[in-house]
Amino acid sequence: MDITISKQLDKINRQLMNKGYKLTAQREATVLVLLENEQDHLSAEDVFMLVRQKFPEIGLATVYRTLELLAELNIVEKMNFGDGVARFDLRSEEQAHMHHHLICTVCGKLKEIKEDWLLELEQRVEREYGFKVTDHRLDFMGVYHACNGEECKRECKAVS
Amino acid sequence: MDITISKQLDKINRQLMNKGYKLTAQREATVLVLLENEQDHLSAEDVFMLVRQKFPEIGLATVYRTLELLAELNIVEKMNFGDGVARFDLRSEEQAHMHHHLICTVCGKLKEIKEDWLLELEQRVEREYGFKVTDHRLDFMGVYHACNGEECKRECKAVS
DNA sequence: ACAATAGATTATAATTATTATAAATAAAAT
DNA sequence: ATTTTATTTATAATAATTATAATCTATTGT
Repeated sequence: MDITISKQLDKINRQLMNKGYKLTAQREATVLVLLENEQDHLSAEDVFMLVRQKFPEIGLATVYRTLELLAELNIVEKMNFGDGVARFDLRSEEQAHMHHHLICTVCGKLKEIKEDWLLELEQRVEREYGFKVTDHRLDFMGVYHACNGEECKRECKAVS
Repeated sequence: MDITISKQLDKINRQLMNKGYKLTAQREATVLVLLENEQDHLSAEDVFMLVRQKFPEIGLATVYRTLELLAELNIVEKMNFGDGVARFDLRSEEQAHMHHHLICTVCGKLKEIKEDWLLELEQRVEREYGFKVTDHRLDFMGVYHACNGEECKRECKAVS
């Protein structure tokens, strides 16, 4: 197994232990799928299908419960792009909530911007509204200049 | 009926007509509910309940279809705060997509910021990523300094 | 080692939000 | 007045998610 993946797995294991949960075989398989697909934003169903390849007897509800658990512990981020399914993505090292999305309304492509552009605005929110920001979400809908709508897999149903 | 509401209704009527749709009694009742609750972010079910008070024989599917239609015509904005239900909000005059949300994770309160803070960032996205932004979404999760978790209606299930 | 307990999982059923279908209505066009 | 078209209603279907009960696993105390 990839050394960096095994390291990350270890860390997640410790995070679970700390909160009194164990890394069961099913949970490990699920986390592995997430680690191996860090770039994607998988739905619960997606995760289930992938996990089954390495753990065929796993149940769908277990995957749901595991994802929910990981979301609670802030290990994964649960997102919703308006197409009716929740999507899950590992919150990578330290940069807890520092990424934004570009969603192409023509081809449906989804890109992550792995920076935090909102620090200033968060200070402004705190100053002007007395609201302490702990997390945020920033998505841009639009079109790539170079979008060739050809490679459009699925109709992009996402709404703001 | 409130004069400004009737004006807005008129405008929406024209928008529908322009696209070849008619403002049926059911649609009018639905739009009225949205106008009268501009500050809220109602779910389809919420809208249905309110519409029934003035139009008891309306069907749920009609409300769904009407909301979908209004969303397509960009008259309402369809949103998703991660609690499993879509929410709808009138896009007020001209300021098409110029509002952001503060979501209190303690009391669940949801406030709108009716300004557009993202023009600069949108230019940056276009410059750096070749992506022409047509719409966006910006939500902040956090806590009000003055939050008295008491008036918390429903557990805030919203996730980023 | 062995029984008791608690935690986790499976299989399945239930729930919830939403969408599709077919029949009925209403409005508009000929 | 009759045909066409759009819309709505009532109902069924679907899809995502959550709850339930039974089973299994691991751990703890004896």
